[in-house]
Amino acid sequence: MESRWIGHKLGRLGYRLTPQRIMILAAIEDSDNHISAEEIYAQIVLKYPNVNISTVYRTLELLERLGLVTETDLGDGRVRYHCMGKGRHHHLVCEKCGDIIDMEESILSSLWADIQRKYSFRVNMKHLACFGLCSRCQA
Amino acid sequence: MESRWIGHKLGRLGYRLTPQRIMILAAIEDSDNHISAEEIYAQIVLKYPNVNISTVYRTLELLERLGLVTETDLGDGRVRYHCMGKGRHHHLVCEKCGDIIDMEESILSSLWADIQRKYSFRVNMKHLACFGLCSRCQA
DNA sequence: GTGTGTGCAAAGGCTTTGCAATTGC
DNA sequence: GCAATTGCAAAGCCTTTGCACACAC
Repeated sequence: MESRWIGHKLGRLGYRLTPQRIMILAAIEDSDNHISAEEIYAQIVLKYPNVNISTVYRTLELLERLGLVTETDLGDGRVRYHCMGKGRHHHLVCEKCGDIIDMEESILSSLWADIQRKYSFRVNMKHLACFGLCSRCQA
Repeated sequence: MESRWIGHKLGRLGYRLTPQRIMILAAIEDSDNHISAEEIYAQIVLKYPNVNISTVYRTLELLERLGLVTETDLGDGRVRYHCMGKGRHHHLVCEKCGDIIDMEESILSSLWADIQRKYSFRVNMKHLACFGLCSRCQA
């Protein structure tokens, strides 16, 4: 399991594997790859009513700093997270129905190359969300 | 002047041209094309200490709804605005030195076409910010 | 004159922080 | 045992809202 993997990584780096952290990791992995701090919290409180949301935020900050998880802005006013283990992928967000479609990293590579060529800028996007209309909503 | 133009547009649509709105429009246009609500506010208070930041937010919401201004997230925790009048353009944001480089719309068109082809999704991005390293910081 | 737009003050969401108590290693 | 983590409570930041007054048309 992924959580085992991240858990080991945390341990190897000298961070403690507390129950809270384990549950937070599990929540991120079980999610659809884009989960907010409050959603993680809501999920954990059910089983462990003592957790505090500040612990969730602190853990997310740690995981982000370690590169195990990345931040995402899907257009609502909150940050969302997904774990790096599953490989990079990006999102198409339908502005009408709210549907979220996964998009492969590969489709972006020629854009990154164009930008490097034209602006000498090396893009390093951990996550990209493109807004627009999904096929159904283009009617 | 652009402000004249947006002003007329507001008037034609039946919205009032108050001094506050005029100053807010001017601030957006005089800016480097990415300005936050608080920056607009700070700029206006100097000349007109009575404005309230809620007016700034309300005006920005109106302008956005009318499509005269677009919202942007440049990665800090606040929304930024720029006027549509000057044509769409996008940004490259250097994660190291914070430099912001303008990027033309045209460079993106082949990506939008690829996405349409592969996912039947019609991208409609008013603004895109790509994070990475500028030429100087790639050392 | 009339109803749109404003200032003010207060609340609202999400996130961060200080501190004492806890707990993994 | 000791430092890394946590819970709690409070604050902080950006943004929104309710309401009575003001002013653009």
